[in-house]
Amino acid sequence: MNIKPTESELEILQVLWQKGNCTVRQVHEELAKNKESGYTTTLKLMQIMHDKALVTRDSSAKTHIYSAAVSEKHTQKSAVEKMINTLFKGSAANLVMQALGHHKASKEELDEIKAYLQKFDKP
Amino acid sequence: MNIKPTESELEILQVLWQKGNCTVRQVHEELAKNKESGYTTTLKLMQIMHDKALVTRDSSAKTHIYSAAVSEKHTQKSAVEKMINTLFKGSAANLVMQALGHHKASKEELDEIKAYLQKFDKP
DNA sequence: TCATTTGTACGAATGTCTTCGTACAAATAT
DNA sequence: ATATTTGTACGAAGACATTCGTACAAATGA
Repeated sequence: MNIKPTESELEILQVLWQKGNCTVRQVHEELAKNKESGYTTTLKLMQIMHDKALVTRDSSAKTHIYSAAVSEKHTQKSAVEKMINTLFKGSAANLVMQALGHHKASKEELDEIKAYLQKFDKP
Repeated sequence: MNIKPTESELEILQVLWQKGNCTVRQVHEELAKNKESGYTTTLKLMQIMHDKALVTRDSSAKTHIYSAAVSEKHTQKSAVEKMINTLFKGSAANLVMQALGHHKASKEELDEIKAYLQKFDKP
């Protein structure tokens, strides 16, 4: 029950998460901003995602309306978990420090994180 | 110049990072603890990794000695960077909070992170 | 010496991802 | 009404990734 989206599927999910319900055309236009590819490619991918139950669709009208069937949070969680296990020896702290150390987090981001950490202090 | 290791390649790199120089046999034995697969499968993978320059090898003796050609840090960095961009809208803070919030980081881990954050305070 | 073990190389089968062409139905425009 | 546009479905090609069988060389052992 936990299908990992591929690279391309992730790009499509991004769009669906951001915009909500979409036609294939809308998703395709959005993707086209960043990369070249044919309309039928996007269509095919979304059909496959439907087979895999990564998206749902309303096919009552001629033009189908798609939406994400997996939540962004859930997908992030799975991906992070997997990465912690496969690349950071199971330590979330390792991942966090790698993320902070090399990604040049901004002052605001750091403050945000500190505030977040406070919550763990007083249980 | 930035080849992304596949899933299986990552498993092999793990072993090489942990143990340093290894024969195919050693790597295979290690992998065999966690999953079934033939010796020649591991061999083939490591040969492919050599073609891709993910590992180097000393083939002066009959039994070749392999070592990782990409560092663990560097590989982690690439993976984290990619994940931040594809799943967290470019925000390291988002990733960090996801990692802390759901992975049940221990008290020690949290302290470690706080200490780490201190370093950013006084530039 | 000759059989067995241990190693590398390589080809091929299989599966998955990505891409696109083509077919055809429905809606729209002329 | 008929030609064009807009949509879905589907097949198939090309690129990798993964797996293993087989061939053959070198070392080891009986």
